[in-house]
Amino acid sequence: MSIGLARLREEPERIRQGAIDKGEDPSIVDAALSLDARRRQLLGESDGLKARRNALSKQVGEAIRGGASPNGPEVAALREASTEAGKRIEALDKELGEADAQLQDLMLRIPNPADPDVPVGDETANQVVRTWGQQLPKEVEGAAGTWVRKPHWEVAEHLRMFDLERGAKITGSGFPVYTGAGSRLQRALIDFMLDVHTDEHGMTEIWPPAMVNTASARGTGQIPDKEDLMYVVPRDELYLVPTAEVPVTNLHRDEIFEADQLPVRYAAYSPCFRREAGAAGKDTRGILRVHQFDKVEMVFFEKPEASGEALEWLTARAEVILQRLGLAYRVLLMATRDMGFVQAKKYDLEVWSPGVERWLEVSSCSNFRDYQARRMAIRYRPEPGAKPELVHTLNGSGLALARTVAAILETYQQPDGRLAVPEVLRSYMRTEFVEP
RNA sequence: GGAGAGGUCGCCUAGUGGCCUAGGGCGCCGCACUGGAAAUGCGGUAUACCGCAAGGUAUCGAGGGUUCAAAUCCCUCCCUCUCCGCCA
Repeated sequence: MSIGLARLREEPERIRQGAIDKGEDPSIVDAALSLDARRRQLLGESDGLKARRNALSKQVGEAIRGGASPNGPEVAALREASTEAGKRIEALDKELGEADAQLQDLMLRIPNPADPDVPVGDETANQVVRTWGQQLPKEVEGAAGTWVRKPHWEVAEHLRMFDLERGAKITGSGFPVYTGAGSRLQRALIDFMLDVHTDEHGMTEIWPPAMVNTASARGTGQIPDKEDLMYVVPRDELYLVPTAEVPVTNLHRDEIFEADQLPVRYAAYSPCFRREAGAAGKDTRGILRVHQFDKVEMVFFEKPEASGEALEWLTARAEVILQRLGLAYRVLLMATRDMGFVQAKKYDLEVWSPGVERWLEVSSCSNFRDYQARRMAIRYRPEPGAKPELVHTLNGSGLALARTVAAILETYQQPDGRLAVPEVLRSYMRTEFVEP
């Protein structure tokens, strides 16, 4: 249940087109519609029989209380009728259960249709919405000749800020060990980001568990489809979180907000664990693609009419962090086939990293509208006493650390080998330069 | 991990097979009384699904079983509390 049966019935054309735009199979929509009709028919029959059985059982009780012999013919006839209804109910319910399961499976495979203002197409249709800052060159001509910026792993090695070899020894490749100033930089960034989001942006800070149970993993949609991306602890049936989105969004699973509680806006730090199955060989150098990294995530619960604007605000909050860090970046509006299955609209923030001369994705800000909320039954009452409606959920990184660190190292390295500390981090780092 | 006690409507609680269509209290909402309020009285106060509607079905931590009939009996699991053990 993600798109919702009501919406499926009301606007099948839009759902079908949404699937096509995202490169998914639209025939699932028709299969779901016919299965839904069948399900409703079965449900009607079953419910009618259950009403009859309930009435008959009640009559048994009344007859016995009225003086009929519990083993007499009158009671026996009622019993028999009830048993018979029970048998048909059992058969119908079995069929109904199968139809339900199939329908649910189909519903999970219908993507969330993108918002109307999202460009249709693959990644080549992504739009650069805006850019900020100066895109520094790798090579700089100076009085002392040409200075070439180093990639972040060389900067880090020189300044002993992280140790990938030992990380590989103690855990495996893709598990960086941050050392000395590198470790302090992690703390500084986490602290800085949380401080801005809480003190200035009014978000509530959350420090969530780093593992979640099966129900939570299912809630945000990590299972069944993305199970291979997560580390699993089978003995205890737990999953290491791939993002704080999972525990934080699940905070309000099966809950109903009062209208005046919304919006609820959280900022959460968590370590993030990703198997990145099948990605071996790509970005093997440095910390651009790792199995464990740190991230401050923003998670919003909004009234439906406010979610569009909330996405713009959310994205701007992530931009604030990049601007204060003095890192050049661009904002991309993701096209339908590059935005993911569950998002209605998504912006990616990419930071410029002059050492590797690449734009690095450090944030992904999405509006899920009611798609996620439906799966997790997160609702609110528009008016006191009114019928609950689904909230809209949004989330975005603010920011992911590893790549931000890479960009800082490559942007702030000095020709003399030192690293200038971005001004906003100096009080946290308690120094202006990191020296060898 | 071991032993014991528990999990019922927003909160507290009654309920050991059919009079449970889950009762009562608190809280909340509405109405009456009032100059206004308090107190009091009356009524209303879960969610999902099906149905044009009338209405029906399901849910008493979760799942399964027994029965014509389960909050109630049986089994498995989860969670909370107390004590013990272990432990940053």
